[in-house]
Amino acid sequence: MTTTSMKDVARAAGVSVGTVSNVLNRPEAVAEETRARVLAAIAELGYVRNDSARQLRAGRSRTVAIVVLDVANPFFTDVVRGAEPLVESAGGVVTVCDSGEDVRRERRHLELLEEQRVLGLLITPVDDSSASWIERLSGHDIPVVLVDRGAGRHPHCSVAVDDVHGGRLAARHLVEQGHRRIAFVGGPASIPQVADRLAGCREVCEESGAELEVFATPGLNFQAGREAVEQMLGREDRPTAVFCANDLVALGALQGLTMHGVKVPQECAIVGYDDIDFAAAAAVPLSSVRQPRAQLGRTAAQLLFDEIAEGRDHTHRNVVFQPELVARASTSLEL
Amino acid sequence: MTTTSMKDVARAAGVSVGTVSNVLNRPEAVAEETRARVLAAIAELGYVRNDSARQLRAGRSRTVAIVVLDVANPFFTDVVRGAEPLVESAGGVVTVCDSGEDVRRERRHLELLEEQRVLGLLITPVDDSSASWIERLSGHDIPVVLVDRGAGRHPHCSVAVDDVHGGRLAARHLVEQGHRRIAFVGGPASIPQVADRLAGCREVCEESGAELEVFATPGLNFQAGREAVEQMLGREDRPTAVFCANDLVALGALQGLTMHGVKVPQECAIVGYDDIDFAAAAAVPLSSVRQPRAQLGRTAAQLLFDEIAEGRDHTHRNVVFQPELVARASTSLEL
DNA sequence: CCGTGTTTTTGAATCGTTTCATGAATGGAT
DNA sequence: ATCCATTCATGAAACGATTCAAAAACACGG
Repeated sequence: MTTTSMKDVARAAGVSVGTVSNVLNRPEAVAEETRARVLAAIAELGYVRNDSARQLRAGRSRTVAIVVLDVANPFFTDVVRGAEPLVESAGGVVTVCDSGEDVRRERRHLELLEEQRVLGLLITPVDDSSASWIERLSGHDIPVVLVDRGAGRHPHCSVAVDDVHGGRLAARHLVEQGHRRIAFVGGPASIPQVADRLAGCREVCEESGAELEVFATPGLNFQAGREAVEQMLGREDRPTAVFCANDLVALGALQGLTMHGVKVPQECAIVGYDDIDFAAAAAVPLSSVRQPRAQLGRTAAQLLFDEIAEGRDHTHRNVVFQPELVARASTSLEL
Repeated sequence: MTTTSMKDVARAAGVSVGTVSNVLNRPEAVAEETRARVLAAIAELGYVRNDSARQLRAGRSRTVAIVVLDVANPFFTDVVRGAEPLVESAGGVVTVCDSGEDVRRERRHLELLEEQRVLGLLITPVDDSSASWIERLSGHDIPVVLVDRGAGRHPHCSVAVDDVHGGRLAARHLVEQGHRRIAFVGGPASIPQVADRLAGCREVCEESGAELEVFATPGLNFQAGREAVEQMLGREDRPTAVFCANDLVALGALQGLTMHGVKVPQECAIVGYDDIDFAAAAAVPLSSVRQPRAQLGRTAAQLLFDEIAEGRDHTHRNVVFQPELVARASTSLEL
């Protein structure tokens, strides 16, 4: 069964292929009666447009790609959900690619996406080593918007949250609760978000004279959090509070601590980052630094379409949101 | 800057387009020296293959689509992760589509995927109303494998877990713990997985004379679980145990109960379904019915490629896995 | 230097759309 | 009847890669 093409439809309806194309793309330009005949033929033959041919002719696809660090992290799924409506209402399609915090995977995705001539790219880069690849895409007329990451000196639009400030908020909160020995859990340090959050935290600790100890993890997931806190168990001078680079790590830490009988927050407080839905829902509700996840996605998509619309004379915009601390039971008995 | 094509590369390297194509696709068939010259030209011009053109010629894309009910549900991300390695090692690419338990969204995805002439489709259908659409795809030579869902009388391969049995396991466990009033939380009932799990549960309850009350929810997420248990709070004859249609619902239920001071498992036990990583990690570790998530994905991909390889004379296979109960603290003080 | 066999390269045909300059048909208005 | 304006339909030329039969280049023994 060889797939049926426009030519077959045209023959069946007794018109030319041009007309079939018109029925599909500018129905108002085709006479009522002809249109009906063509539509009937389409239904009859079960004809389905061939998108490759369409794209080849158009020169671009209608796909907007989002490359994220971890699809299993609710933070990113929320960002994606924020971006989707706008893209779809513009007639586009969203495709999500998971780099898994791995530069090689990220690069493979970028290669493929370039071959596919995607309409645009929203990306949270793994680290700075991707910069040249990303620039290659935008050099080839594929607009790129950096997500959850300031553009810095890079020539792109970006939406980001002030992570240094977020780090400050978390640390300040802990200090205000009287903590003098604080642990930072997260990594790898090559991830800019991790570095920034730590920087903000360190700043506050130094100002206030609190002690800061860093537990580097190989990734930002549940497992990592649990393993990290196990390292600090049983120590005499164990930190009295933990600031985790994201909520998955924090939930892991929470789990690790409770499993070993350490009471949260009485014996050890925890602050997370992202304020994913699970955070409020943990059995010890988690204090966390909230980012406007959906809005991040929405704005990113908006910037992308602006750039597409403005074309040549577009000037890049860098939007920065401010994070906000949400205090819950994991840092204070009163909550 | 108009994109550079093979023709440009050919001109720059002083060869024909056929040769350029060969360098890319069968390098061994091109003389050493020529190949070097062509590769140099490619690098020089920053040439990137046009995938649309490739696909048009090939007649199919290299994309395997996975349509899931909810990308934010770790169950599905694990299934996807299970399928990815196999697909990628076969030179394919995975694209994930989220139907969000919504038939209309699902249908839109199917239309698009058919236009894209995807290599194959792995899908967890929202409900039975999609059957005819799915059959249309496979009628158009796009192999389809049903995931987490028996094929029944439908002409497809499938990988599934025996959900009725899973329901039985959960209910039996609760009954063995001495519970006589059990609540089932989940919905909508049109989702086959929900219906099956309930059926198994009901069966055991009837056998053992336990009372069963059903709390239907509009979806299978966190929110739904929390809201559902709130309905049953404050009742005199409140059920002493809850079986939730999946772990997200169960975590919501757990949250709802603890928030209202109901002790789990002392005052109310909970069993979930899927055994996602968060389940073990909840502050009251959740008993759950485990499904081999990654293996589900892996097997589905395997079946898909088998079908592609075998072509015409392929007979559909339906693989059914058995679920397994993992008992944790949410159903027993001893754990 | 020829014939034979092998390795390379060529270039035209093809995939299925969209686009657009032309042409045909229709309907008034004069 | 004639002319003009509209409204519709046509068909050939792209788009950029792959394929494959045929041509060209080369190697080598006699």
